Amino acid sequence: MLDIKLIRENPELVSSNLMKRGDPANLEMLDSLIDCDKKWRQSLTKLNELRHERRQVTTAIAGAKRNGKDVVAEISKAKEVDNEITALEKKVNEWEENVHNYLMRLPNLLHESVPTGKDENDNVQVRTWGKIPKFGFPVKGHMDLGLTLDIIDIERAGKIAGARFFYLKREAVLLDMALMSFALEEMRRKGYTLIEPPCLMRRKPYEGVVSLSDFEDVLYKVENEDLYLIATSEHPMAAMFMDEVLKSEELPLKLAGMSTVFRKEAGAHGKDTRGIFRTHQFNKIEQFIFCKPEDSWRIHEELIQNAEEIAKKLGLPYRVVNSCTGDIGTVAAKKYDIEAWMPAQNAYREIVSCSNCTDYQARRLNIKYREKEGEAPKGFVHTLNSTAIATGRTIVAILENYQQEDGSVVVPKALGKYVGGIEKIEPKR
RNA sequence: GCCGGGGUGGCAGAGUGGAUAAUGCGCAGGCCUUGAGAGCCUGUGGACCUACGGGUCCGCGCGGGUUCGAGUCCCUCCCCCGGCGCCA
Repeated sequence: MLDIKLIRENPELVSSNLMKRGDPANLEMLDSLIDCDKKWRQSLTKLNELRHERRQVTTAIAGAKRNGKDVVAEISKAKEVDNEITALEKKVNEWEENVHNYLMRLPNLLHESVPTGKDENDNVQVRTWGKIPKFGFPVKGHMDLGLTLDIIDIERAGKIAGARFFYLKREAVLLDMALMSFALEEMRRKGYTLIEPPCLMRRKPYEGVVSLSDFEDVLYKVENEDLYLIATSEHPMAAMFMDEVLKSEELPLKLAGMSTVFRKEAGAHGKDTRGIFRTHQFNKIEQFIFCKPEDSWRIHEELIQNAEEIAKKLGLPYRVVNSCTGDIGTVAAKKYDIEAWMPAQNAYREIVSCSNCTDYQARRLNIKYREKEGEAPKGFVHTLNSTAIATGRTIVAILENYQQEDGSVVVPKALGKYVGGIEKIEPKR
C-alpha cells in the first residue's frame, strides 16, 4: 500500500513511477483514488459538523434532565440530526471504502534501478557464476532421470491428486530433506532466527502480504473456513508482527522460515507441464527481513548474496537477473532472480526470487518501529524476502547438472553429511 | 467443542447509560543546575479542516444492535487465562 499523503502531496511523482509499469489501469486507478479521496474528505468534514451538532443537543438533554425539565422537543431534534448522520455516514463509508480499495490495488513504487521491459525476456543479467557443463553424451531431462533412478513418480501422483503433484521416493526424499537441512544450517550460521510457521492463514493478514489477484491465481482456500494455504513462508513471517511496533534495537530482524508451500499456478497452463519444475506443492526455506528504511537496500544485496552462496556451494551454475518492470511483482520495489542452468532445457531457469518490498507490506500490515521505549513510532519498517532454497527446482538442477554417462547422478559434496554419506544415485532400471 | 474469567494510549491501571478516558510509569520539550539527577511546568492515540492561532470528529479486541446518548446494555466472531472433554 502506498502512502496516501504522498499521493495527495506529490501525485505527479507517484503517477510517473506507476507509468513505468506500463499498465494504464494503474493511472486510471490513481485518478479515481485522488477523486474519491477528495470526496471522502469533504463529506467527512460535513459529517463531523453534524456529529458536533448532535453532541450539543444530547449534552443539552442530559443537562435539562438533571434539572427535571421536559426534553421532548430536544429528543426529536436529536433524532432528526441522527437520521442525517446515518445517511451521510453511509456515503462517507462508501468513499472511504473506495479509497481503500484503490490503495490496495495500486502496486509498489519501483526503485530507479529497475529496468524497463515487457516480460521476463527483458530482465537484465547482473552477473553469472560457474561454468556451463559440457556433456560427452546425450543429456537427459530430470523426468527421465527420475524414472530410471526410480526416485520420482508423477503418474501415480496424477491419479490421486492431479497434475503438478509428485511422489518423491528413495534418494529424492533424502535430497529434499538434505537441501532443507543444508539451507537451514547456512541461515542459522549467519545468525538468522529459524522459524516454522503456520501453513494456513486467515484472509485479513493475508491481504496485507499479497496482491488481491493472488487470492484467485495462487492461493488455495480451505472450504468453509476463513483459511488459506500459504504459498511461501514469507507470508506468515511477514504477517507475524501485524499491528505491532518493533523496537529499533531488535532491527534488522532476520528470519529463516521452513515450510511446505502450496500454489494453484492458475494462468500457467501449458508451462513446464512435465516433471517437478512447476508444481502445486514443494518445500522451501525462505529468508525474511524486517528492518529500518535506511538499511533495506544494503540488506537486499545481502539476501541475494546469501542465496548465491547456497547455489555456489551446491555447484549449480547460475546467473542473477534484475527483474524488469513487466516481470516484477506488485509488492516489490526491486527484485533479483537467481536462474540456475538447466542442461536439458539448455537455459537458465528461476530458482530464487529476492525482493525488497520497502514499506509496502508493512503499511498494509501496520508494522512500525520505534527508536526508544516510550517514544511514538517513527514509521513503517521495510520488509524483504528471498528464497534460500526451493527444493523442487533445485532437485531438477542437481539431477540435470550432476548426471553421468552411465545414467547415475552424483550428489553435491555440500549435501554429503545430510544424505547419510550417499555419493551417487544409481539407476534402478 | 463446553463452562467460567478477561481484552481500555508505549506500559500499568480506574471508569455502575450522560460533562474532559482519572491516576501513575515511561518518553519529549522547557525551567532550574558548572554538569547529571531530583523537583517543577507543558506535551505525549488516530483522522479531517486550518486564516498555522487553533477547530472538529473518531478511538476502550473486530463487526453489528438497542438508545436522544454506549468503554458501560444486547448479539456474532477473534484472541488470552483457568477448568472439562477430544486428540498425533
